[in-house]
Amino acid sequence: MTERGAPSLIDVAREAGVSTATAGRALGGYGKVSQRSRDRVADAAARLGYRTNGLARSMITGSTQTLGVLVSDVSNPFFATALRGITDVTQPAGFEVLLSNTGGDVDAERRAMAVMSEKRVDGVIVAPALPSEGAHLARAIDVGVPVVLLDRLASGVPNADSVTIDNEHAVAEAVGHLVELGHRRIGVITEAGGDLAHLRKGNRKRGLLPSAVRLRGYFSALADAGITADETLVGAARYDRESAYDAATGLLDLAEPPTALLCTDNVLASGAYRAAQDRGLRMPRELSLIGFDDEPWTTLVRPGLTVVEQPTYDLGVRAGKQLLDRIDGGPGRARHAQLQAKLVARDSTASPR
Amino acid sequence: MTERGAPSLIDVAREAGVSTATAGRALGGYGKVSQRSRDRVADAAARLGYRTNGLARSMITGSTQTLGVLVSDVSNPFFATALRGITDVTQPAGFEVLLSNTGGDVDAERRAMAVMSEKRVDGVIVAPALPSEGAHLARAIDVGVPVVLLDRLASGVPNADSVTIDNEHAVAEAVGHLVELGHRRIGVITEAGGDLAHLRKGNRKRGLLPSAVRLRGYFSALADAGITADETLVGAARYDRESAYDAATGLLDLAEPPTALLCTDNVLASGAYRAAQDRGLRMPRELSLIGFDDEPWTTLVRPGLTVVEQPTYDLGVRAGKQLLDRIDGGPGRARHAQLQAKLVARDSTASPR
DNA sequence: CTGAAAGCGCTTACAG
DNA sequence: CTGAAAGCGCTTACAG
Repeated sequence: MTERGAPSLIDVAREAGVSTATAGRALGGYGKVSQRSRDRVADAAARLGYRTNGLARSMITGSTQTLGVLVSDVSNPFFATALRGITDVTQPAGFEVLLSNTGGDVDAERRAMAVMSEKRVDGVIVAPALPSEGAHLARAIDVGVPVVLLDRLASGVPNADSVTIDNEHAVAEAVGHLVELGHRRIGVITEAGGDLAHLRKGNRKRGLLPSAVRLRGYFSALADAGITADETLVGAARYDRESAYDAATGLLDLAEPPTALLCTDNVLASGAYRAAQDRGLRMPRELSLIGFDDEPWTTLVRPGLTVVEQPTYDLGVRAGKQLLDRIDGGPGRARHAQLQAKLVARDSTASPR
Repeated sequence: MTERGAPSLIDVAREAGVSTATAGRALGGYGKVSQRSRDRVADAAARLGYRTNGLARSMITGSTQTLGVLVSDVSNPFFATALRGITDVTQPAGFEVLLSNTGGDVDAERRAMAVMSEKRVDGVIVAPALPSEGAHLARAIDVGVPVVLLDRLASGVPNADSVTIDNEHAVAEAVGHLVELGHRRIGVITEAGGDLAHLRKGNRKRGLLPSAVRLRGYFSALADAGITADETLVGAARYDRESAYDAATGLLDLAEPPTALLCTDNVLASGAYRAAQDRGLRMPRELSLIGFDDEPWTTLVRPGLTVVEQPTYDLGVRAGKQLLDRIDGGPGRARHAQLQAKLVARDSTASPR
């Protein structure tokens, strides 16, 4: 804004010699207008350099043609790619995206939701920072703002649609691949180390971060293969490369080190990969390694990294579509879509020697 | 929206037993209100679940507290990182970001600008798709929407601020590094091959894409080193890995191949790196390679890639700050900031054997 | 097809 | 400090 006296519809109407109602109809493409009026109004608008005030329009129509997207970090390739999927499907439908970076902080997420709500977005796609905290999301739905959960579920939000990856299955495939190759001592590098105790008892799928779901999947996949899980082989790391490096090193230092390592995320994978290299371990002969997500570097390193490829872009596309559907379909039974990840075997995995 | 009868300020005022003016002042934090009124209004608002209608507020105040950001591709790590820089500095200042993906298409960019303008954003940060087309940006500035150019300039937009990288200097450093090591036949992989003829004559810095500026920088750096440029060593590629792979292969197939290769972008660098690997060339002994941008993979591959590191995150931060300054400073002489890139020498460069 | 009038939900002088 | 009234710039019944 800040523009000093931008021409309004009243100005255009006066210039065209019609009523504001007619001018509005001609410019907005609604209602009936004669060709003659339409032309005169169009001319007048062009002459004056008229731009519709979307604020005023939205206030009346009840639609802003804007969607909120809340993620923890846009610069993370995962979210950046999903975001691209979202905009690719919503922009052609006439929606713009209002982006908010929560930094993984629930309070920031709460504030962002409030802002989105005040700005009257038509719907929101959110990757909840903390699956256990869903009250603010439920509230949004209550006041009529459709919510689609992306990548992870949240508890206490029964009416939110969701689009997630079948992480349990994804990890099962990865572990299955290693078992088939003959591995029995399979380690895991995870950022859900803190949920370990929690996982042992509960079986709540709702309200778990992907990392925790993957860790649980790791245990059940081992069980399915008849392998007794050894918690010594769980390398807990924070979400950064250095920490993963240390966790991997720790496992490799074991008296009986694992012959294979599963990383539940690509940031962790890069740390583990580096740790293996620095130790002079030859992959896959001396160590098999599996990562998550098919990023460029995984094909550039030697050996190329075997990965579980998530359909990240598609995740965004599906979430966008689901939100659009919900926006014009109105409230109703929540829909939950689960996309399948795919194992891409490359040269970092082989039979143990 | 869509919410059926959300409570308005009138409802809150009635519930609190005050006028809408007082209710508005209490909730909006402007004007004078007695503590007593403030409390009653706050209670009433909480009871009713009142949410301010930002649309109505913005219409009056003339500010939406929203910034537009237009880039060609959010999923590109470069833009994703810059975007994070933008939100990190503008969100704390109370601004939200309206994101638009132009796909590098000027028409899409024009449409996006129009939408941003109708939505009355307080300002716009844009990485112009085509530096030669700036009319729509100039128009936005004319109607009072501050514009900050990101990463590249555009012609015909004299009043836009800009934050860019000093690409000329960045390339000069890279070439200088190679020359110092003793290289004389230095090839370049570029996506600005089409601008070659254009570059030979003109010297317009304005309105050139970074890739073209870098290519020009390559030529002038060679000249500075007293090396006669050999256009045979210019490998033109499209903006994808495969094309860069082919371009690099073409140069390496030359009767007199280059001993060093400069890639003006990291996507191109990954293609060239792969090409060198596939040819069995040992880096840096048989070929020196330099990339752009310091992405994770550059330290994961062996040898680690020597790169020109752009301050991408900072680019976003600076652009965000500049826009905020402009928004509360009002129009004035355009400011142009140029950030310096830095050469990070790793193991992919050495003296030619 | 057209227009006069009401109204969306706020904030802002203005007067008290 | 408080309130009645005007007004931001549109769209929407309603009547013609």
